[in-house]
Amino acid sequence: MEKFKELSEEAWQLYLLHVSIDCVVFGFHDFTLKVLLLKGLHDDSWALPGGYIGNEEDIDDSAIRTLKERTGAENIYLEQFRAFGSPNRSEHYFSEFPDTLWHKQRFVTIGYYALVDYTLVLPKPDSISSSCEWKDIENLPSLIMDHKYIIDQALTTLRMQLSHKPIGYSLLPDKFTMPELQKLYEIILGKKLNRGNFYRKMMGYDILDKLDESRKSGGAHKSPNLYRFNKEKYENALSNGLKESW
Amino acid sequence: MEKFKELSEEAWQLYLLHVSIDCVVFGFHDFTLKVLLLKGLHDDSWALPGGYIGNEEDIDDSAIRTLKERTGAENIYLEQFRAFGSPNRSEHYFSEFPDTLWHKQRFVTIGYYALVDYTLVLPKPDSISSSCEWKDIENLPSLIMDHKYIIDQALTTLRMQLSHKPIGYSLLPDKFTMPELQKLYEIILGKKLNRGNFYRKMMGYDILDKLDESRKSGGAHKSPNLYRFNKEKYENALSNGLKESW
DNA sequence: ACAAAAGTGTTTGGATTACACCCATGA
DNA sequence: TCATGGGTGTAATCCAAACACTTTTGT
Repeated sequence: MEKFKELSEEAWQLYLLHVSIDCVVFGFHDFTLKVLLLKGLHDDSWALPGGYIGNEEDIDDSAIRTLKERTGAENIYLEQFRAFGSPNRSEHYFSEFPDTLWHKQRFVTIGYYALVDYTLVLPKPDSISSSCEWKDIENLPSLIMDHKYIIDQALTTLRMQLSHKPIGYSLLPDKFTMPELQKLYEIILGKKLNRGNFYRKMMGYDILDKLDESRKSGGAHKSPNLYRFNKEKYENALSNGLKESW
Repeated sequence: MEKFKELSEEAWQLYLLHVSIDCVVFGFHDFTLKVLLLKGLHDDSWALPGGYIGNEEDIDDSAIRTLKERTGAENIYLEQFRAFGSPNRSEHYFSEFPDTLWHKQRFVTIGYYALVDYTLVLPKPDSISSSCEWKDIENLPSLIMDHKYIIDQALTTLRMQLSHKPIGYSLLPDKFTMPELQKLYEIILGKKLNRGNFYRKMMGYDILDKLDESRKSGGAHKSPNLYRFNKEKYENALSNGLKESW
């Protein structure tokens, strides 16, 4: 409570009133899609990492800034996807706070989704949160305000843009295996894909470099080959879209 | 100038500071795609119809409100597509006005695009504009601030969503001809389409009702048949997407 | 030997592309 | 009769889906 009031003072000076940003940070690990969430200091609800916009700051830069603070990572793939502006988005949420509290004002929030390499991120809570963790998209905890809705919208956008944006490139580590790539596509699209066809299709796009290494996994199996996106080819291919007709 | 100051007074009371909306209103007429623009009282630059958000108003409702004021039409197809938040979007534009002027504050604007039946719209200027007119998308006049950029972004979004949103349905009058429909698609996609294939594809979707009328055009040609979208079928078809693979 | 990974083959069906042809019709 | 619109035919091609078979390889 005191923490909020303390931050409120300077927020009124530093930031644009009525505009906030929220980031849906996607990561891929252990064959599941994850979202970075913050847990409040006082309650058990979770929230999206977000922030406010400096008086002279570009909104994209504001998103980049929070991303960097929360993940430690730079050059994160970031895409604005939607503004959320219901007048009662935060209703009840700050009811026990004074009306002069910054956070209690009405905010139109601009939603960004970010795609990060899970292995390069070190989650860090912000000053009003007790922890910052990856949460499985299939098993989200209870979220504040309309944050669940914002995540759903981000996921829908992600699905629609899978063939038009460098999504695989941004979510996977530098080196990855074909089964990992396929699982990522299956999770985003929400359905199983045929292995052989997926392999052929991906190779047909000519956007992957096959490496001379393989990953020693623990199991009693053949160790899978490692691949890497060929950045130039990938981006060139995406500029035309990986498919589509008309 | 006085007009601005007069409006400014009440704006500070009625609206959310720092958030505005701008609408890119598309219409289709004479085989060309058009955008509804407003001309300022004092200069020769044109602007998108837009407005501010009431203290207790939903952002979508704010867009609906301006649309209705500018076009007289209701139930307009509306889609939010992007927020624009560069800190210097309006730089220089209000430089000769006092700093307390509402319009001179920094605004993050939320872009909407609207699709209207050209024949049902009666353009009406707002209180700070001298006129409100349809302008050909291929031949836009000089625009204020970043409004040209906003239109370009709206058009890009429109193109991407052609197969997923009821775009033809919203842009054409109730009754239309096959060549009109094809031209609309060609303009949005920016390329020629094969006539026979287009005809078959459209009819194959089973979303058009063929009418027993034809349009008497002036020329020495066969008068084209009229068609109408079958609303139920169209929306049902779009919910699955008119194509796509994966 | 077993299980996962890699790579390829094949068949089927559908959709797209690109033409081309014929008919209708209004001035 | 000419230009446009309406409607269909067709062959080439490409792609996706589904399935199956083989080989490789780490334990």
